[in-house]
Amino acid sequence: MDEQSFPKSYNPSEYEPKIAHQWEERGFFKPENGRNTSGKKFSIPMPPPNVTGRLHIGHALTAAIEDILTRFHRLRGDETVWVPGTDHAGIATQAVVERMLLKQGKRRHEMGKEAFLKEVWKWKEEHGSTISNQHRRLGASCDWSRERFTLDEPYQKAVQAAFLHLKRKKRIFRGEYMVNWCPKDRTALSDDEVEYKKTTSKFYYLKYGPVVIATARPETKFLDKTIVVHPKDPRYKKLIGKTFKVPWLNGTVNARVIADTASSMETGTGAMTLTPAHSFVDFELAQKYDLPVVQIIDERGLLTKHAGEFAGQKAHAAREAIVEKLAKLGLVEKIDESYEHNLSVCYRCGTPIEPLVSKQWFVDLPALVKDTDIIRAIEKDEIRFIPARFKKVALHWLKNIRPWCISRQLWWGHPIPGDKSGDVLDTWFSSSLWPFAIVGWPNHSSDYEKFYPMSVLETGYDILFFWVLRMLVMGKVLTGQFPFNTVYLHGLVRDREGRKMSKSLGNVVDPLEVIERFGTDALRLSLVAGTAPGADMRYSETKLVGYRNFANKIWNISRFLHQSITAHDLAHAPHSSHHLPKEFAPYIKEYNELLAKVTRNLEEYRFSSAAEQLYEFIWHTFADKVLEDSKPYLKDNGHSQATQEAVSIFLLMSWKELLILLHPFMPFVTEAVYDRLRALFNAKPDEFLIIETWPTKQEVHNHLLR
RNA sequence: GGGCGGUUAGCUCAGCGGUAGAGCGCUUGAUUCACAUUCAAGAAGUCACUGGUUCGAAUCCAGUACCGCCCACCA
Repeated sequence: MDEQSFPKSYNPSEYEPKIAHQWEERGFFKPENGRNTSGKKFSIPMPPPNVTGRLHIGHALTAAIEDILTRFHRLRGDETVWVPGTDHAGIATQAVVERMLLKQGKRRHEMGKEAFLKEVWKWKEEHGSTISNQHRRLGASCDWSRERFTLDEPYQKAVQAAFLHLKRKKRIFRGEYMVNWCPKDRTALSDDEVEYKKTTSKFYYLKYGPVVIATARPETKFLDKTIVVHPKDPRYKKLIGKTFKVPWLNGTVNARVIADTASSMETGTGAMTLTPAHSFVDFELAQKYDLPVVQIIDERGLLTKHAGEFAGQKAHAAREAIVEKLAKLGLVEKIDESYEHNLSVCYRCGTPIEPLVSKQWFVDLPALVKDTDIIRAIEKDEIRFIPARFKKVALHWLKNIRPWCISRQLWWGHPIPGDKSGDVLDTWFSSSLWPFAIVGWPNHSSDYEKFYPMSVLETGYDILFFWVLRMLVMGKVLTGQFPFNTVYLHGLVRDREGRKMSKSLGNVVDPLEVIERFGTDALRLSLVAGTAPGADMRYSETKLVGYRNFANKIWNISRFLHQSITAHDLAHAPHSSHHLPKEFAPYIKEYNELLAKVTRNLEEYRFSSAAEQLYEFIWHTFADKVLEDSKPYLKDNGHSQATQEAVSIFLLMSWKELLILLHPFMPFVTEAVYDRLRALFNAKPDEFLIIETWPTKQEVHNHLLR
């Protein structure tokens, strides 16, 4: 046998890069070059990864699903485009570059903004192509000629236009409010960028004049002078409205007792003092009662002059010293050592959040939610979520939304139009414009006219709030249309023990290493098969081995056909069809059922079912039964040439169709064997599987059935 | 505190109203003839628990128990 031209086993890395290159070079990913026979369009935006990052296994899952959709629609003759790109990722990128520079002994603030940004751009130019090339390796058939970056020039214009439009409509405003502040990144954050970490800490019960108050943060309490109790609390009723001289941290303060239902009778001692500048609830009450808001902790997390002898110290670090002073003053009643609460931390760096009052820009999301009527649209399923349970999650977020703080005290990002502070916009503000900005908005370009709104938005459920819902709102308000009406949310890929992958745990899997060992197709199938939409999955090498073997099976089925069948012309099929032995008839029926099932499952986003059905049929029906049954006819043992020919043609036609069906899932091995069987398939040099035609009902086999 | 998901064969998971499924593992056997990254045959589960609806329930409803996630909350 010709071992050299058709080796016994499939070695993915020998073919994959070459095939990926050919596809792209020939322009198969561009909608302009498609068959475009169906009269339909299919467009999908790629969730832009951080420009300076590396792909992780989650990106591989995203790419796999989106590529399956893209290839499926392309094969069906839809005018198909998958638009790729990268995100400048403000905080993350700035932090990476800052760390890199620090190793060289350079500090951002010493360098100055201009020099620093130059370094970031340099870094971006050096690393920006990594992501794209990794996507190519994953077989992503996105249109690279349309690749976008959230800080490229047209995108900047889109961001400016969006900002100005919303500002004109009074849906963006500026004001001094309590915001979440990360003292390490030294920037404001939105509510969604705060995470909660279950923590056990000390809970201090402090004597404050006529009451005892409980707090976890005594270091914020220097200027407290308002006691709040519940109006119906019998313990404190008689105190309401009275004033007291209270011995406190920096001498005696005049404290007043007010009543408000915001104070709960059950929590702590039922009495609390207000710290207007460093607590969301207290700030609101301070506004309600027109109380002064004085900053105790500054933007660097240091105590201000109001802390007296503690001024200049790190607030958190000074806590024990402050408590010691309180104790000396005889003001500490008791300390509960096992107080469990949720500490709010920065989602990027894990630093405890410091709530403080700051002048920032906000998007009036509550108003936009009303303007766009998005709640009704989701309730009526005009926007559909897969899986459906995310509908409820989305509605809950939209119904409880607060204004979105969009200004960031960073250097790397979109400048805020007309703002002289030098602040930039939240990365998520720019990415909320993604599905229309990447097709040319605010211009009504041909891509915008043709591909907007997009067909579907696919991403991980972890950025439903950050990205998906904000895109929906922004799209509707800026373009008049929701940017997509189907949202497919996939789950997280965890490690083999079910833990979340993270750098600190050291359990991050590099998809490129997996590809080296098992091949891209095996990786893709292992992420898609045996999973449920929106459900987390575990990284499994067992699965990878299994699907690597499957790719080898595909290879060897092709190898068998290559060896067993000589030149037959598919065009002659109809003439020999009635010679096909009857025993193959059930397989044709089964195949037709498979075709219907796979097509429907892909239409309905059931990738796992489609993949498993193909796996099952190709391996255990086509290879194990059909090929085995065909062997006697292919050998020279008394069957007529017409019969042999009919069997051969049946096998070839079946195989070609199965390759097309499998192609969205395993693009490389299918294209590789298609190439190997070019002569048998009577395919011209410029014909590739990627642009073949998705089989329709029984087209190939009906004339073989009599 | 509110919401959601999971609990199915030794392991990892599909299925979600009609006689329990897959992959891996395990047992037995085969093999110069496409593939040992193979083939054939097989063992293996009161589908977490309790009640209910139904002719019929892993599948629907109510509840319980564990595991996990999201949201709210640093009084």
